[in-house]
Amino acid sequence: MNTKKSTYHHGNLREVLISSALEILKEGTLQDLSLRALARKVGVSQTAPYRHFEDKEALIVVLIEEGSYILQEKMLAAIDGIDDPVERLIQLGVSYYDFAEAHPAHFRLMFGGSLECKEKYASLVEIEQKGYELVKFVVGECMKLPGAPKHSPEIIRLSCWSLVHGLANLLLNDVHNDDIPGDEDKRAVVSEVISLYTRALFD
Amino acid sequence: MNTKKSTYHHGNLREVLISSALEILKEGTLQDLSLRALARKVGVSQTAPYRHFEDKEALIVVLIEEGSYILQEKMLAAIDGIDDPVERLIQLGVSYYDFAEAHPAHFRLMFGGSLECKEKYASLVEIEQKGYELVKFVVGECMKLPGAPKHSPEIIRLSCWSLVHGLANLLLNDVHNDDIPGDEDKRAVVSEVISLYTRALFD
DNA sequence: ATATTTATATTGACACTGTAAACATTATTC
DNA sequence: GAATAATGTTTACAGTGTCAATATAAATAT
Repeated sequence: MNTKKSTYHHGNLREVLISSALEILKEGTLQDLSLRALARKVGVSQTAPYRHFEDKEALIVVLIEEGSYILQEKMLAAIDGIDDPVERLIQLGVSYYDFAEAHPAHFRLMFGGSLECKEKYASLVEIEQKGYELVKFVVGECMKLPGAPKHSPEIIRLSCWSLVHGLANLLLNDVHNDDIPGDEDKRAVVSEVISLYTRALFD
Repeated sequence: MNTKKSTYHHGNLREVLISSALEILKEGTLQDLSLRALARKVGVSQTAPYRHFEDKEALIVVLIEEGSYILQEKMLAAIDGIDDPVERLIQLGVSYYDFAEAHPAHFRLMFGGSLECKEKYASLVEIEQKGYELVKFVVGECMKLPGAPKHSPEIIRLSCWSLVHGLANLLLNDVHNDDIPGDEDKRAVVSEVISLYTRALFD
């Protein structure tokens, strides 16, 4: 009776579940992610995931936290060493798109309304607010410039965010028309659009 | 044996299914829409919907078509009678947001990646392309102005679309932070942001 | 008007899902 | 080493999408 494999305890299940879930989400929607299929894929019984996540939503919350963290890292890295405020804002925007392109599954979870009510999760509210502090700082520095627009910082921040957020959504969800560039041109287009708008604002 | 209610045939099932599905989607995500619950709500057996829709996705496709049509009507109505090209572009953008606010369930279906691959459905591709013709015309007229930016029309169109699309997404999905206005202020903020950016571009 | 065809609805079934409860095994701690 | 906690499995239930077979009513042909 001891012929059972020596790994009754998986040892690493939580992490493997997270990364496997992500693999599934990379190639499909939330609808395609089932805890049971996930368990099967990982080679574990169908209720084993419940020792690590209270329910399916809890797993998604963790993925969103992970994504928020990665986004912040990317934004921080992108503006590191840039002194010109406007150029810094542009690169901040481009890094937002870069994140969405490099981590589409995370991005969709974070902003695709996967959660019914994100506000229920204090951890998410907190981490997203923290990320937005960066936007506040970078835009704030631009607002000190002589050519800055005569609008409230709130409005300007929302404008900048909307632009890059809209770009990311249009280029990553399956919206296709003549104006949506092919994959290899997307980043250049994003860069051009963000530069165009940002400089139009601050010059 | 003839005590059965006289409406074995519902008579109007297709339309009722569509509108009831919409009601469900208004207050939840796609995950909350089940054909069986829908059938129950309408008072019909669980497989009756299959006489009208090949499968669940087919129902969603119809809702997307419906949404695309409403959006186009709204955009057309919004620019009717406006002669100034820039003002016309601004109102076109605002109407896009107005649509998203008035029909959030439609909007999420249309742009929330509910479909895995929209391209499979020729009707969707066609209707969306037709709507975009309007954008082409309105932006095109602006590009004839002396102050127009020295970028390709494709880039300018994508810029405008991204801005309003991003605004709609941020204000309608549950993203909340200090800069997201309350419901009663949203439309004014949208209008201000779109005016700001559009005028920055063309003056 | 009756018979036949077609459209529409139902019942029953299957494989899948989320998840709760009871139980088993291993790791950790005293 | 024994008690406890952590992690895993089995079993079970209600809900889901959707297929096949069947029933009913409406439309059409005769």
